Amino acid sequence: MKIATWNVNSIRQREGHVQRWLQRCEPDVLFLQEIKCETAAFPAKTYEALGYTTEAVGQKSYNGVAVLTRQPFTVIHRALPGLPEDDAQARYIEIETAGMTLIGIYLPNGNSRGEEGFAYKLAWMDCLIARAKALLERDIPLVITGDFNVCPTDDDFAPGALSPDDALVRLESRQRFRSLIWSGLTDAVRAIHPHGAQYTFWDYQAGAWQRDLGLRIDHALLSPTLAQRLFAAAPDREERAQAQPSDHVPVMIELS
DNA sequence: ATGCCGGGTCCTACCCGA
Repeated sequence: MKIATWNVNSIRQREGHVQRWLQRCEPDVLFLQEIKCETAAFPAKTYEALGYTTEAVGQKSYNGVAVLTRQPFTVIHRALPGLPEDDAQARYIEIETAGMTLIGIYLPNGNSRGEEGFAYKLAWMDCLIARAKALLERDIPLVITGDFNVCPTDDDFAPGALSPDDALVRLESRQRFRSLIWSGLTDAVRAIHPHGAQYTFWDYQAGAWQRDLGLRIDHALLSPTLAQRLFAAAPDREERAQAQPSDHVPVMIELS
């Protein structure tokens, strides 16, 4: 079973990239972030032609998430439970398939709009922690994957790539990421590759890719029984070298 | 040293990302 996540930075700009990656890597499930289009504009037919069923949670201009799967699935939530009813940001999708709950997230960056923007990030993370705990208590196999916008440790960004007060590395962001881990979830990439750089993002600016000034901010977290089935997990760096790439690369995990 | 790139949209100067 292959489950992947990819922040594509506009699906309209990356429709063909995703199509080719599906054909090359053949994931069973792919979560997308930053589709940057309304739900009706998601190019579902392109991926249906490859045998995938899709569900998009879109929004004009910003954010937007989607999921593509080869097996039938049930949509459980199109927004993170616990957020205010009037929160219209498209950042969460939760499905059930093959006896598992799978969640795709685009977690707020937290660097915009000053402390108010950072507070929104933290409130969003608090809701995610509560949702994870509720699902873990039910003992259902669970995957939470996507763009977390958190570098969990200092091994997760190139020296000099971020300032110490960046929202991706601030204590409050990391404390909440650790809460997810302490609630019983396993960081899949670090389970397979405990040390060293496993970057998933390189800025378009200042030659960040050529200089390997990357960040590890796209993650997959697994409940205990799924962690026991984990045998591979890694970012796919090849995609960053393609023409007109996203600034993020796919991260894929494989379960026996 | 955040706005160097690259998306988006009120179509074009400005907002946003990490």
